[in-house]
Amino acid sequence: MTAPAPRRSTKQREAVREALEASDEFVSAQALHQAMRAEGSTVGLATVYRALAALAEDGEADALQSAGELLYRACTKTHHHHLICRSCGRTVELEAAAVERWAGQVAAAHGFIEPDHVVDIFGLCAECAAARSGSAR
Amino acid sequence: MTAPAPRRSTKQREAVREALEASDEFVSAQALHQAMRAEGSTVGLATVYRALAALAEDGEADALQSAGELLYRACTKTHHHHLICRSCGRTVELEAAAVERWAGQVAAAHGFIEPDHVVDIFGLCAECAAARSGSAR
DNA sequence: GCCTTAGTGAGAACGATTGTCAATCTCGGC
DNA sequence: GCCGAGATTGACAATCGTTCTCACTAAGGC
Repeated sequence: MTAPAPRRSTKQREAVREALEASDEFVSAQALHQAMRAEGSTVGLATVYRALAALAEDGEADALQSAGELLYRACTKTHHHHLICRSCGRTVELEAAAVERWAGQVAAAHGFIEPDHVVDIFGLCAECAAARSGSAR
Repeated sequence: MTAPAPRRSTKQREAVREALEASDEFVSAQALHQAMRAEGSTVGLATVYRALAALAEDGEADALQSAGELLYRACTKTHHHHLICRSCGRTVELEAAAVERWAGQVAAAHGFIEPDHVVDIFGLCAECAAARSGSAR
């Protein structure tokens, strides 16, 4: 496990990382690919998928599934959760030691080991809420 | 909103509900369809998808995405979370008022409204843990 | 500079899900 | 109980995101 996974640094992978970091929201592989193409890059879609998977594996990006799509975002490497606007995608990183503890305790109480957890909060950010009540209903 | 959604009760929908309740783990639509076929039912795959979507919408089933698949499970209608064995799929329903509160507070603190959240814990249940350390490497 | 081999790009392949449409069945009225 | 309108069904095609394949390119060690 944790194989030595030789990983060469290539222009494409760098480009993907940059493109990802340029966005502060979760983006799909497809969207990222389109954006990169639009900027003149010639990367292939498959490469974007591979690069994103590699980044996620290395802990340099967080992945989440939404509406059947895989979304990625460049995140801090420390463990955290997300508060995501379901309208504009704006994302806030959250620390939640209390929730970590709770998850560990609950898992242990039921005899589960190696607990892992998914904790994400979706909502409507202040701006989107205002925009909606403006053009209401 | 919450349209009166006329919903007729049909044999197929009942059958899907029963098949779903017969399993206490999360199952994919495909697996459920296969199981029903194996039991002699003639339901179509599309019908299973539609029935599951309807059940989920009515709050009679919980849906979660895992490994790119949509999984369903018959659950209590009250809001709850899950503790899921990543090996055998055994599922425990959890109540977590504290987490609900936390989610609401965090969302509000960042100006988000209509908070919704995804909180699931994955782990290895006692039996699977034992089985693994038994056949351990 | 040369060689080995991981990485790349284009497109095909794949698998889960959704749409289409004629046939069927439910439900409310008679 | 019978009828008709319209929701639901089942088989299949279509769609869409993701992964695979394979010939080619280029990174990194010598």
